Amino acid sequence: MNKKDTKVRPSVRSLAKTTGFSVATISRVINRSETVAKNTREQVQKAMQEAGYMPHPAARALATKRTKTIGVLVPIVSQSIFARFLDALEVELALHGYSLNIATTNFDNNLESERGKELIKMGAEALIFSGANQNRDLLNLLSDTNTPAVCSSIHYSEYGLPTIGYDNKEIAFSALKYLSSIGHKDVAVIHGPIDNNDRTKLRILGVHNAAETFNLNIDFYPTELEIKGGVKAAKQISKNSKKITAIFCLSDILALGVMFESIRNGLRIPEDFSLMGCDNLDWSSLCYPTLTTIRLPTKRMGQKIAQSLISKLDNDIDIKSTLFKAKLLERESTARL
Amino acid sequence: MNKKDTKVRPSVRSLAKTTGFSVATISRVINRSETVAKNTREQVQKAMQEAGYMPHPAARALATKRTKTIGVLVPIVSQSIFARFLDALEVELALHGYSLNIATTNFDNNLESERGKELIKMGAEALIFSGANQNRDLLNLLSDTNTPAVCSSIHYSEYGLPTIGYDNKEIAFSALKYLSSIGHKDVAVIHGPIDNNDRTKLRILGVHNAAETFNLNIDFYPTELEIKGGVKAAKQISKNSKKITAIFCLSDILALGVMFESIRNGLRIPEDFSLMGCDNLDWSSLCYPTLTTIRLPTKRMGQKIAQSLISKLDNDIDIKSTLFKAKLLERESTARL
DNA sequence: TTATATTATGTAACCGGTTACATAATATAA
DNA sequence: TTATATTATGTAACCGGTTACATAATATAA
Repeated sequence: MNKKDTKVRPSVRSLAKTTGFSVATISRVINRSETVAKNTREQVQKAMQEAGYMPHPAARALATKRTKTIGVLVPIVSQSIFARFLDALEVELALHGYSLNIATTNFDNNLESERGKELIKMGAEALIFSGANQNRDLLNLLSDTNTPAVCSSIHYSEYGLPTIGYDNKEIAFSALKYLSSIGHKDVAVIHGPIDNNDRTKLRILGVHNAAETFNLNIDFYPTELEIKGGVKAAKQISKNSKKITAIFCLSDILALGVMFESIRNGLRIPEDFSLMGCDNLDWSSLCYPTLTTIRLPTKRMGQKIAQSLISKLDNDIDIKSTLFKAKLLERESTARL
Repeated sequence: MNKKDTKVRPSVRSLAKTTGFSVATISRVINRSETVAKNTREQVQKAMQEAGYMPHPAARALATKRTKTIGVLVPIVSQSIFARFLDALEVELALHGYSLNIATTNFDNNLESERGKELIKMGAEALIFSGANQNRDLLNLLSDTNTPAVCSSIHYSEYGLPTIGYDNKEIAFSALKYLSSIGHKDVAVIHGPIDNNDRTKLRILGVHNAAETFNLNIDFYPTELEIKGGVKAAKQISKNSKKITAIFCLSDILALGVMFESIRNGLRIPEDFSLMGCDNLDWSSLCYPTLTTIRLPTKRMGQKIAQSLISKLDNDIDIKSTLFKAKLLERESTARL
């Protein structure tokens, strides 16, 4: 239907005919087999060059049972934290001759199942998830089809799939520990939706733990995981009469909303309240005031995930769950009370 | 190497054996052919269900010469404007059963060629570019392999490939026309690298045109296309003694940098200078002051590109270049002089 | 010089789908 | 009732690679 075959696409057989060698020899040249005479190799390469030969990917995939494609499922591409992750993945996979198939799930578990299934149907040899709460049927599909998978941005020692990421509970805990250490007791915590988002759930758990340990008063402000959500939450906080000395946003983008809203209202950070985020997005060291936040090694995580999956696929080396350490970056937006 | 075949993967032949029908009938059921008896269809579907059958993508691709995969080349994923575009593409393609293969080019033409070639090698049936200045060899490859392609974010009536995007020259022109109309004569223009970026080049051309038409004094500040670049440029501008009443950033992210730097230095926008961006990123209606900018219909463009390519691949309908209108959004960051 | 090892190459089956063409069974028309 | 059209299904070739196994040619050892 689509490709008008004015020229017939060159194949191993047509090359065999023009060079006088067999298809096996052509294939050996393609795959850089050692056992081809130099002279033969050169003739074949010349013929391939002239014909503009390109191995047919589907034929090769069918014969070798390899597609060299890895699927990744993210809630949405256009949110810095995921985009940054995708960039890291793509670069690392490309380095090893793998290509990246992306599907978005819009933070919806059922959609994750559906799109994950499609990725496998399209030939993905392995899958990368955001978080670790896959539907049962998706997990079954993975084991039925023997498809390796990794959960990113999260870390469990026990989970059906390997997890390569951070300790989200600890991250939130450490943030509040820090705020407590500089004298804050009354903290507003702004966070995105909890549904289908185990990372947020864990961070909130960390908040609860810290509240207990350090004797803090926490008010939770759930909102959309967007800058707009941060703005809205900031409005609500200022409407509430309850006194608060610090705001901790479970994601930097929420903090950006808080910043914008505060500047608009003439509030000063950290004079009027301390503000802290999590993620260390690229603007967070550039805004005014620079944002105290927690750096997540997204790039290294992406590289590690790509490498693990490639080792698994190419050399059947089992994937080890890995915990990456996050780092608190103290900047201008927080101050001792 | 990778998949342990403890269970053999079910195939049309194994299903043929278990159901007693022929492979042709199995295939007809898979492809929802009309000419299968209801009873037969049900038996086969039941068998497929039980076996957990999934058509082998490579085998199917080899037989039909369709991979249902489209490749897209963007400079970088983690920059809002590209990420937004990818989201739109992905959603639209998924709707039609296509999947999206992403490769990044880091604003490098040669890398674009290389990665584009790889995408085709991996089976992409069509390619989507950012901008319209592909290397000769890539264009040759496209025509040799009869691969449809579209250039995005740009519009030319004459170009080897169809272009679906905006009139970047007009966009910049209209921005300065607006600034001129509210009394500004001395304008700093901040922009990212010109190399390999025809969209930026065109915008700068629009700036020149406007300067001439409206008799403006323009100072150009080239910088990195990042928030940091905006910060740096803002520093340079303030260091320069030359008076300026407005700053026009060719991309919103540069304007964000300018904003941060201005707030830091106690400058007020638009009292001290007017600030204008281009892109209408999601924070630009939320920041303080809200940013006057130009809205690019990235989402609609992405949808249109996806649809055009699908029509081409599925029904051989030629792709028409399309011009999308941008819209100037007047907000708080600009004021009459 | 003859037997054996090594190197280079070829033959043909296979991967798992799709589909043109053939054919049997049934429905409809004459 | 017989001829023809329609419906349902099957056979086998094909898509374009890879690779186990066979074999011919040459190098090395005895």
